[in-house]
This record gives sequence, structure tokens and C-alpha cells, in this order.
Amino acid sequence: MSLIKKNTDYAIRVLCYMAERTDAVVSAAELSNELDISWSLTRKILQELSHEGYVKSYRGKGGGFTLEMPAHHISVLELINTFQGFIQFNKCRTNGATCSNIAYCELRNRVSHIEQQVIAELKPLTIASLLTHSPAALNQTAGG
Amino acid sequence: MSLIKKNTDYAIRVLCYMAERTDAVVSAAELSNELDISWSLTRKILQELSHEGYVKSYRGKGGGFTLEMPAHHISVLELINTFQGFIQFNKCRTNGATCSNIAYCELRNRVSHIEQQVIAELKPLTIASLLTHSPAALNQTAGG
DNA sequence: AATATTGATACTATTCTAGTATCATTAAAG
DNA sequence: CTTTAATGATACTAGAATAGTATCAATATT
Repeated sequence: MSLIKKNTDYAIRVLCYMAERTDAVVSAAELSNELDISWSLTRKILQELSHEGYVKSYRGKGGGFTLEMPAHHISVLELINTFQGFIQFNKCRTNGATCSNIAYCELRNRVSHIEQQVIAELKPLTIASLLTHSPAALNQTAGG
Repeated sequence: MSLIKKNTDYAIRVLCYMAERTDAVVSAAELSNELDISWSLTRKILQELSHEGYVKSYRGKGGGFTLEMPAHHISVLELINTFQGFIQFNKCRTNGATCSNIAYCELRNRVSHIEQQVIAELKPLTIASLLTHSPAALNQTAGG
């Protein structure tokens, strides 16, 4: 079980790459080559990023993508929500009815607590914070 | 994505039930009825619990299962490891080679940290600690 | 007109998770 | 010694989630 699934992972890598070339229009082909992700998949990821407003697209020859917002506004947690759904560690097995098994509900309490912790850890992460050369990244490392 | 998958969940419920009837030999049929888990599945879970040494089995008429160890020795984390594999939030996408993308490795550091936190939270949990009537459970609730 | 790009969409493949079924073996009860 | 209620071992099926591919249309540059 991976906390960050492949599609999210690809999206993050794509955005990191673009964040280091903010002035350039970057094509799917370039990203595919540089990041070793198949062209089809790169395109799929980019389309989703475009739909969700993370990147702006330019069609036609010489076209490609640019970031729609500064890298420190792109939240990793939101990317996770977009590409793999909300983090939901707890799935109630008793259809929301009062749990017949009190012990089991106790487990659910624990798991919910863990889930909140994980979300709290992910919350401060942005694309910018992942670029280790940036000041933001240094701050985050010290704090995390 | 659920932190605790169905099989693990069933195993925990089975063990909790048995923990409240430590003196009795409990059959798969009884567990299936009481916990609303199909008989086939209940049997499958019990066989795995038996293989892994959590329960002791008695064959033949009147047979069934008893706990092989006291409930406070049965670790929820170990059950997770048994039934769904180790918690491994990080799956390196670069085949273990030095990461070409430093930013991405930064992400892996963060995820690893989160993973450690989750494991630390799960570590103290035992079957006994889930039985809310027990003193152990009360302690855990206060501390968690 | 040719070419390199994205847009939209549908499809396939793979892996993980969940659940079922069958036959053999054992032990108790009558 | 037969019946019955149980587990042991094993193989199989089903469903859901994840991952990846392919195709045709539209667009902008050269």
C-alpha cells in the first residue's frame, strides 16, 4: 500500500519539473523524455492537471504547458485528493449503524486519529517545498 | 485507501470475540454467525490465524479454536503485517538507483517520516487494548 | 500543406482485494 | 462402525482499483 500512487507521483514530478522552468512552455514530449514516463501517460496526467487548473495549455506547434500558479501554491495534499481521492483510512464496516462491536469502534477511533495526523503532516507540503534548492524546502525540512 | 483492509479487519473482530470467551472453544460457525462474516471467509481467516500461531485449533465434532496467547500479547500491527503485508507508504519509483530528481527524493523523505509516525501509533495497540471494558483500553484511550 | 502540438474519449491490461467451493482428515457421540 | 460436526489444505472465481495505451479531432506554427 503506497500513500502516494503512481499517477499522483507522476503529477508531482511533472509539476516539479515545470516549476524549475517557469518561464518556458514545456511539451508533453519533453516531460515524457526527461522524466521517463510514457508519452501516453504523460499526456493523460497533463490533461488532468489542465482540467484541474494546475497548468495552462497551449495548442499547436511549439505548444505545451506552463504552471497556472506559483509552485508554493500547489499543495501536495490537494494533488493527492485530485489524483487518488481523499485519504480515508477508515472505512466503516458496519454501514454507519451503531457498531455492534464496541471494541471494533475503538479501533476506528484510533485509525481516525492516525488519519488526522497524516493529513496534518501532508498539509504544509507544496511543490515548492519539494525543490530542495529553495528556501522553502529548507524551512520545511527543519520543521518536519 | 483503507489503512486496515477487510481481511485484517475480520481477523481483529474474530480475535476480539475470542478474547471475550477465553475459556471456550469457539467454532468457525459460531464466529460466522455472531460476526456476520460468511462461513467460507471465516474459515479462511481462522486458518491463517492458526498458521500464524495466533489461535490453536481442535478438530472433530465439538472442535473449534482458542487463543494461543493472551489478548494483550496480540499486536494489531503484527496482524496488519500478516494479513496485508508491511506498511510501506513509500515505493521508490526509481528502482533504488540514486534519484535523478532530488525534489522527488525529498518527497520520499517526508513520506517515510509519515510512515514511521503511523507505525509508532499502531505499535501499542493490542487486541486487549481494543476491548473497551478492559483497564488496558482505558489507559490507551487516555494516552492516544 | 506539413508538422507538432493539445483535447476528448474510449479502451485494454494488470494487480490487488475479496470471496467461494471442494475434498480430505479428524474426533466425538450414539 | 456409522453419522455428524468440526478443521486442514488447496484451488478457484469475482470484483475493484490501478495503471497504461490508442485513436481521432482540433489547433497553431512554419
